[in-house]
Amino acid sequence: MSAVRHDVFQAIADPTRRELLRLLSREEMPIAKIASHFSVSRTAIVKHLQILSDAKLVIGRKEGRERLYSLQPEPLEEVKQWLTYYEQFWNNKLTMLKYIAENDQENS
Amino acid sequence: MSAVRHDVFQAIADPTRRELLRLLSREEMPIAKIASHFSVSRTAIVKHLQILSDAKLVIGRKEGRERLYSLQPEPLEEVKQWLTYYEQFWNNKLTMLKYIAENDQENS
DNA sequence: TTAAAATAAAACCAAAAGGTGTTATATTAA
DNA sequence: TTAATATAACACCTTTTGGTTTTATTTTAA
Repeated sequence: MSAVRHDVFQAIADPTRRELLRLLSREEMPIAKIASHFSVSRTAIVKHLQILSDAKLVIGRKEGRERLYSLQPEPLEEVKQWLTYYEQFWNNKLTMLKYIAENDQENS
Repeated sequence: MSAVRHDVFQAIADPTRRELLRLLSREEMPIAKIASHFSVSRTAIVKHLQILSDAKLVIGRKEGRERLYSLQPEPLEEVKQWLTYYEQFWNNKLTMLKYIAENDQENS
């Protein structure tokens, strides 16, 4: 399940994984505590954590017999950047840009 | 493949589908022309278009014997909104907000 | 030093994803 | 009115995904 180099878009595609990110954004947590928030098995949660970890969205550190996971939000910037291209299409920003461009031409 | 109500996060998870969105953002196109930009089969492209259509990210209209697809970017706003929650965690914006909040308290 | 706690590792499974090729069906240009 | 074009509809296949249960292994508290 995890020799595939998971990317951030795929990582956030699953609703359970998005919930995991939310949960871990609030505090660092051991696996048992994390799993207690979900209805699926602990093993399933571990697999989701591995996928998120592959995508560098969470990081786990071992402390005693526990493994504590926490959020690493940086890779989400890739998604944000990807979105910026499309922002011009909603809210008529494209129209605005065209307007500006046209006015520039008229003034030169 | 498409009685599953695809959501936008899942729709944008696949790189081919992200390429499709880019392509259709530039101009409305019939399936044949769309497929000519990709190495996978035309049938595969049609399936991707159906998934994107399920997520309301593209819309197809029939004109004669062609079906023309174009981008509908609005559902991407859901992704953008989802991201706003996490923006506070990179660039230390959380720290900034805390700072502001603390200062407000001191001044009251 | 041993039982309990916490995780890790393994084996397995059904369904979905992503792909293929083939066969209709509708539309248009000769 | 028929051949070519464009898509739609099927049937099929392999790999990945998301899940399960069972069996180690490691760590700690008694």
